[in-house]
Amino acid sequence: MAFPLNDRQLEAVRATEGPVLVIAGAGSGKTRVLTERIAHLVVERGVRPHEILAFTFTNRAAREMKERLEKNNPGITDRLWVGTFHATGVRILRSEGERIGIQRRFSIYDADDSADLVKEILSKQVVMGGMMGSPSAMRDRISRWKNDLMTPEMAAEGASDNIERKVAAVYREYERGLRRANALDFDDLIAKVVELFSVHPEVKERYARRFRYVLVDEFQDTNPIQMALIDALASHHRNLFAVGDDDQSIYSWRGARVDHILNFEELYPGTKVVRLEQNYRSTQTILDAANHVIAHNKGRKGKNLWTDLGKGEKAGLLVSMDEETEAINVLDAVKSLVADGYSPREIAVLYRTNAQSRALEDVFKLGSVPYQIIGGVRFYERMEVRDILAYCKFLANPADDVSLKRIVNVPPRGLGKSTYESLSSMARSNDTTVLEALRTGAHFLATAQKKRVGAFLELVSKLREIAKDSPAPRVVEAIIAETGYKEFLRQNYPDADARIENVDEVVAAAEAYTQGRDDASLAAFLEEIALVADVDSLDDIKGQVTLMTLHNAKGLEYDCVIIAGLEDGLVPHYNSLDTIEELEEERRLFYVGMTRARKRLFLSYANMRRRMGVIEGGSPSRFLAEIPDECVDGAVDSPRSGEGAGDFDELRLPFPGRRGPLQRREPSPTEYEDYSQEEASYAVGMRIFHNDFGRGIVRKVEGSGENLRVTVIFDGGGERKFLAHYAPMRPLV
DNA sequence: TGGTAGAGGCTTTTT
DNA sequence: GCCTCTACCA
Repeated sequence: MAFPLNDRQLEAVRATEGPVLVIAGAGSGKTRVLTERIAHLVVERGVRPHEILAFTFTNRAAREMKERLEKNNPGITDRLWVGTFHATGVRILRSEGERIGIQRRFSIYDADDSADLVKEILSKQVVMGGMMGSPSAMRDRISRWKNDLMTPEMAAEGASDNIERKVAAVYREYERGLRRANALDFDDLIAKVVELFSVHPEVKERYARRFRYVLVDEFQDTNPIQMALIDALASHHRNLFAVGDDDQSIYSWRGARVDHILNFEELYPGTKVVRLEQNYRSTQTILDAANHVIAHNKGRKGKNLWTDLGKGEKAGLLVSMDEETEAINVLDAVKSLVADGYSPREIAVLYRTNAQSRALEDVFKLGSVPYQIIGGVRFYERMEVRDILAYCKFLANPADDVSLKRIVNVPPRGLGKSTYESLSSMARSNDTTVLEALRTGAHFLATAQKKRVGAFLELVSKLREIAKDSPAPRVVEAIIAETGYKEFLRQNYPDADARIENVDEVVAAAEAYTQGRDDASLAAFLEEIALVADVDSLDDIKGQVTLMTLHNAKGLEYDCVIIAGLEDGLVPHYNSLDTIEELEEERRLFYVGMTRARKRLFLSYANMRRRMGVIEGGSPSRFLAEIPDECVDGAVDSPRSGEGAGDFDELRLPFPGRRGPLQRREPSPTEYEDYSQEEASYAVGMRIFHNDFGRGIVRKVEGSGENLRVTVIFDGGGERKFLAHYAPMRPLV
């Protein structure tokens, strides 16, 4: 990729002074422009790296940008600030936060921690007066307020009804809870910097003077609070360089405003606008398909991508009966691509919702193609991992009541709900932390409880002693050992093996983090993992097919892309059918998915799909009809008309006859055999892996064919008998 | 207090 | 379909 920059790209790189807005179409080389510009600033203009600040959307993007810079200019990134808004916020708050009352060792609450805090608040409310939604829905509402720079007071004032007013009241309590626990949630990592800058203008001025050049990637997905931060940091020199694509704005649900792009020139008078429309990624056919789809959106600046990479092949169409068949067809398509010579690492399978990954994985794990799934139940969201990390957070910050609540009786040590409740309400009325209540208030309790509280406090002080001067991995090990956590897992979970592996993985993560760092402390490790996203750990070194959501695919590219589940209700999603704005965002999401592909694109839908346990009929995504016929190899079934009472039944029945002529075939007999052979061959003594129960050893084999019964003794304890044909089980090699 | 079983809610997307 | 919460019993 050592092509010279084109004229437009050069223009963007060299326009160093004043505000610049780059409208960068998909695949138009925007990352290259960003890195070349930074290099240009340092090498040609003599700017010192620490005077440059660049915001990226993911840590992965930050890492890649640094790597590309280092390649041509070793050492350049040492003092450069490149990171996500959140990481940059933390960096500033660690050194300046105390000015606005944030202690240095604050905890960072992730979405689950925040929801736990909301839950805790709700449980203390006497009467909540009915339907206000789940704790996490409320947390989302609060988050949107925060991202719109709304305080609890403003939220209460602007509330449109009683329910909103009550949620606003919860918001107020939530903020108090965070402060009491010396914790910040994700949004605070940015919001508190904005607050700091407004309370202490001199601090803002210091940073604004320091950063002579501010660069922002994925500008279309910034929200008001991020915009406030950008604006503050660029306020002195006004050398703001924003790169984005209004057609790829897919985060409005997180408060992002495309207006930031559309109104940029008003916000920053004198802006130079550069448009990058030459695409260096995809074939003309893929671009034509994508261009036609996105052209249906009204609210856009409008652009037309072109390429000189040639026409390429038509997009493949996979039509399947249901989601299981779809998964088989997707795996089939992957296999044929591999047979054509594409590396698995150059193939991605994209879908709208994480829930769709299950059906795909069920098939992929029996297939012979290596794969990785990004997202879904994330590693750091697993129960056992969260337990261990809650111990860590609590040790690093004893005021952290949410974490304390999580661990106080895990593993069970006789400090159940009623004991905890009485201690926490004591803490509440005395306005102290729960730990303080444990220390001072235990004399109210019965003797047995007093003893148990004492034992817990002893455990805590022992662990804190260790945490004081040991590196993070040693602390994690001590937590696991001293609490007897693995034993607890073994006794309570049939899949203890997998869970123990996860727990060990936390130690490994701490170990990996510690390598080559000065600060190996628990607090530093916690900060690191609080900010990692799933895409950040995306592994493209091993040759694996990647499965992930369309959102996660933003900013990535692959030779081959398969988009699964292209049905109305999924793309566009049911919940986004109400307004034009929502519908257009769904279209952009589809557009983002299509434009990830360099050479081959497959579009897939199923006629039926299980949703929350119920089988539902679906029709092909309305967006498919927006793709010109000559771009697709095959014909999309026309969406079902709603007329006629009989339609209803048809939706629910697998009518083999109504599959169109270009329907993807069922797997051929040989392929299927190949597929089932793996599950058919079990022998006594063989090691197996079961989805729910983990590893085990085969003790007995009876019957044959579909009636093949396999008895397994699991490593995690327990013996079970399965019908091999149906059980989610496979032999381990 | 803790274990179990059944009910109910949930899934859009994430730093 | 799966996970979490709640109610009830040991």
